[in-house]
Amino acid sequence: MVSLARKLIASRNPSPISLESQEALQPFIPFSRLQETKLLESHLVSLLDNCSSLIQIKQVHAHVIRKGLDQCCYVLAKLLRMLTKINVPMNPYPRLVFHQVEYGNPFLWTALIRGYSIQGPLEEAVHLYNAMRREDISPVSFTLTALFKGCSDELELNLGRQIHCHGIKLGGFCKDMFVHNTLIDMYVKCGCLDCGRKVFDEMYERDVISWTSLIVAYSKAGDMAAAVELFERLPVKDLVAWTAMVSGCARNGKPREALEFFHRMQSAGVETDELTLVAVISACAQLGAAKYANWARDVAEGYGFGPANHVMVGSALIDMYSKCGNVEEAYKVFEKMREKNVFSYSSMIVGFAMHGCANAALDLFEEMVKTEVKPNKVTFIGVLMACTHAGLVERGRDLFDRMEKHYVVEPSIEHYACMIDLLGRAGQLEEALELIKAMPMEPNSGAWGALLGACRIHGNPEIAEVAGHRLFELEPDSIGNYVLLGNTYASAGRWEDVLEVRKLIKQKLLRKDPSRSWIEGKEGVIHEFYAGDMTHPNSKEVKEALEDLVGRLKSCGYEPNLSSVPYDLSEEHKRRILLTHSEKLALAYGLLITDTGSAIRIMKNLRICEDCHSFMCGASQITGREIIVRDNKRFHHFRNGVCSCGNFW
DNA sequence: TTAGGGTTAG
Repeated sequence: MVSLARKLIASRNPSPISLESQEALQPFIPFSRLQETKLLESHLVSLLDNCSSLIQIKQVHAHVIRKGLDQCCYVLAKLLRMLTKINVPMNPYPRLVFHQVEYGNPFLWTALIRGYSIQGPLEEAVHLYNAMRREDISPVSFTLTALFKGCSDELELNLGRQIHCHGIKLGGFCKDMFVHNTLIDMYVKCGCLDCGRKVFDEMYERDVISWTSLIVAYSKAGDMAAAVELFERLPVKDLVAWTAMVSGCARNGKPREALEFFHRMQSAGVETDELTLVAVISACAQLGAAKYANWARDVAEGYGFGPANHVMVGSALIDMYSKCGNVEEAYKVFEKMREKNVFSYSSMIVGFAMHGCANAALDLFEEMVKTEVKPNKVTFIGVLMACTHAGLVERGRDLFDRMEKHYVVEPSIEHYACMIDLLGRAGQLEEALELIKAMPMEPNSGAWGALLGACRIHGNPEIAEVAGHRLFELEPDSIGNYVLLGNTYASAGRWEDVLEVRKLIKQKLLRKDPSRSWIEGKEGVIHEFYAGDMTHPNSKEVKEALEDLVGRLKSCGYEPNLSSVPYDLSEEHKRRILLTHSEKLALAYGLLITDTGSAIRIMKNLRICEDCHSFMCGASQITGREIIVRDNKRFHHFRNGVCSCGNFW
């Protein structure tokens, strides 16, 4: 038997049967039987609700047929929704269920439309929607939300807009909040924030979901001012809205503001959940200070969200401890976690890589691939970074080759940048240049920047010129590239070219980010030092401590590395400049204020120079102290005269 | 029966 529904879909011409005639065809059911049927329907729906596999659903379906309810849209729509939920393809089984019904109601149609919207193809969902309208079956709000969701997943802005224009009036949804909230989300996800805002502004009535959708959209677009403005106007702020602000600030590099929102949230008596804590921990990770790290962990545990049972909090803690310089604590958290996902493994691998523990990172990767957890693109960035920091070129090459073949992770532009970094830092500059040329995508500033950085390390002004000029086109206002090229010329003694680069910087009115280092003092107070800066209240003691240290180092054979000063100056002048590098000042201060047994933790905004690097090595030996320096890329652990980076940085 | 907040890299 060819069902009516199938004929309707196939036909371009509307069927002559109207809704009234469908009603007329319903058999008469006595009242008590009706009650009995309703009870049975509810029972079947709750049975379906508890299904988690196709076999179970088919068993219930067989039961539905036995009970003579094979035409009951209420039950069958639920059945279709459950099939969608467990991701059963709409063709053939769910589709067959739909076609076997003679007179589908809007909920049954919508369940199928929703299935296609989620699974694709979206065209099929739209085709069904049109067929439904041709049959004069009015869409319900759920029909439109399903279609908008499909459009936002597929980024089909125009289609979404068409459905918006026709559908809203057609179904009388002008005041429907569900429909409008989904619509805001659709416009925002399709990249049209202004359209989302327009929908919001014109809404008949708004709830906290409408506001939060837009707040999140602004924060994801990097416009925190607009997000804050909306948030402050939001009349009743709930847990999700507050969390959106905490995570929005953290995402946009405003960790202090994130913590302020969290404190306000607590004062307002709003509950806290795992997602809020993840945002708080991520803010503390950016602050990089032990004081905040320990505070964040105490807060999480105080709310009952310890890492053992909460995989998201655990993963965020791993990342935080790594970024705060404490990779041992990060690993302790990792070990405590009962459930580990790709975030936990990747954060730990990246953490090891940042700290120069290449073998630990690679061993953990091997352990990970033996589990059910599949590595993703970030995992591979972590292992490639580990190889880079340890100079493991062949291992990196092998992983890069295998990532697509064995692990089905397509190498992205970032992975190519990692490989260029790996080859470049290991001194294989020609190979790195060849790889840039062979990339299947247009090389971006990350790729060229990695090459330029490597040229600076290995003193290759010829390749640096190629990379530098490409970077000047891609990022004309980024001062770092000019400085790197200038320094490469300087290390080769090409002072005229250095002047040319400086002229360019002047013409463009670019300002160099001053080199600065900071150290966490007692009770979490941050002390900051700039290169050549003697304004710290204890600068006299700092200077004395530094001179004392230099004297002791010199007697052990330390000689300043004058090529670390990219200026054409006298040797004596270069020596003096080197002695006031901010990390050396921070180290001297650290020796004064920290306990003898503890590690000295220094943070720095730029890459550590060769001279400071060997200075730290020597200082760690003669003072017997562990010195941990976080530069703009990674961590250096100096112990007994050796750095964890093995001089690859 | 549909809608809002999330962690890893750069």
